[in-house]
Amino acid sequence: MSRQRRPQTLYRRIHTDIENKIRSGEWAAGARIPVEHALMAQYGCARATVNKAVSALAAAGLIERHRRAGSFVAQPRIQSEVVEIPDIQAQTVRQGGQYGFRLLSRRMRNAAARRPEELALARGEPLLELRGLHIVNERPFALEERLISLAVVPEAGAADFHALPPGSWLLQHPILSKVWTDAEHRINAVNIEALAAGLLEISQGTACLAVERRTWRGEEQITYVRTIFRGDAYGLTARFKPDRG
Amino acid sequence: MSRQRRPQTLYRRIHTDIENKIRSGEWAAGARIPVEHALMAQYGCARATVNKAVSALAAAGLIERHRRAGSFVAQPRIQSEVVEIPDIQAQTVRQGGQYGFRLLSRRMRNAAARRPEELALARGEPLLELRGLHIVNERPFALEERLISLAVVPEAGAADFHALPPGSWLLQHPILSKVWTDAEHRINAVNIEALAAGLLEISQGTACLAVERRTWRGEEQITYVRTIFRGDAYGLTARFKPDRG
DNA sequence: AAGGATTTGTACGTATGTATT
DNA sequence: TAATACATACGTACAAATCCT
Repeated sequence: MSRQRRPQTLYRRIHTDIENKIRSGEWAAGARIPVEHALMAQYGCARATVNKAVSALAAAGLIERHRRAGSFVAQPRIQSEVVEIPDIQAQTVRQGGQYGFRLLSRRMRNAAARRPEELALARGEPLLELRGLHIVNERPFALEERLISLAVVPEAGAADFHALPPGSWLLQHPILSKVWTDAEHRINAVNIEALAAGLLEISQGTACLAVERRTWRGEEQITYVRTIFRGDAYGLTARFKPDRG
Repeated sequence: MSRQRRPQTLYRRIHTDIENKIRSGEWAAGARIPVEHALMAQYGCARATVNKAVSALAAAGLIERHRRAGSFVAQPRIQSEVVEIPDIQAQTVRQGGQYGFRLLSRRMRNAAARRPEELALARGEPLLELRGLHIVNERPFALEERLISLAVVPEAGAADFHALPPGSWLLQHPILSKVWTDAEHRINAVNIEALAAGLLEISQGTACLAVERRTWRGEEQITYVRTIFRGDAYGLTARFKPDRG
């Protein structure tokens, strides 16, 4: 054999060789990738090995494969990005900061018909409404409003949210951390109103990030959360590599 | 054989069976997944088939695999989300809207040492600075400031950005759409200042989403873009399913 | 500390099915 | 219809990592 050293596994080498050709632009979008038999010959390996490498690229969205037609470099799509929206408590503690949560209010009531986000959550059924303040290094950091459907998560009615913020409680709950099947985030900029400004100790009208999160289990909505981050102290960041599909 | 109809392929059936057990909570985080030989026996198939299904789950981050130790359900991580940050022009046209771009200014200059985002882009080397307005349905929609390193992308010096917004130009350029290897987004809320407010036709101080984007090719930074979206007209949305890893 | 057992990782070669041209 | 190229699956083999004795 001619190979003295194998820097990685064979299928991974094929994978990265092709990926590099695509990312460098040598193989442009729409270009045809050599057929599996050609790659077999080129690398002197079995077809299963080639197939594993190329199928992985297809699963990652870098190429498209069609029977009989062949494999082609996919069109790039810049739109899809990964944004980290961290758990505030975990993030703070990891960075050596002090974290606190102050429960501002907690009440049970029925969903109001005139507010669409509540109606979707529970058509007239009981809701748990929570409001609280995330505190980082003894300064207010974010304001959270949460609605939990008691029809779906009756256990929440008995939980003590003074010690643990509801987000962490939901995450740590052995069953509940897995009940959701779909989620949606909406990110907006808002001028903060007087009341919330007072709680966050910033001046009225300051631009803040509002992150809304909804979760579902199947067709049933479980929670609605709206978190308003102090605009001067928080931004979302994402680092990523080009994706295709 | 007992199977009359095969709803999908075998490895996909194994894949979804396991995924359902995890997502339903029947197999909690940390739980051990049956070893491959057990799954072989259970499904009456070869190890390669089991391996393909379980390896795909590992690649997707739902489970972790370790030689000799076994395969385990991964801890859920809520932090990682997918946010669509669409190309404004493509998005607008797809929805049947009218799109326009107005170039406000364009000049070449050297990077200023006192502005860190410029210095990282080109240490004293020439930059192309562009400012422009995205217009949707004849109303201003977003304000864009862009810096392009002419050392990395000399072709940009000759391009006509009156017809095509620079973002689309970069995307459509056959070579340039593939040169970047890394990118970063930063999303903040800002109170818009007077000058920009006038261009966007909103009142000064309105909360707007500011999306900063940096792209690199290896160690070299290629572009820095800051887009300020009219706060009342734009929000980011993401829909996703639980992820693990 | 050494060695055997277990479990996943990679790869081979073969076979057959399926979608598309 | 026939040929092509990918899709799935089988059974085998050996390697690598790790756990247990």
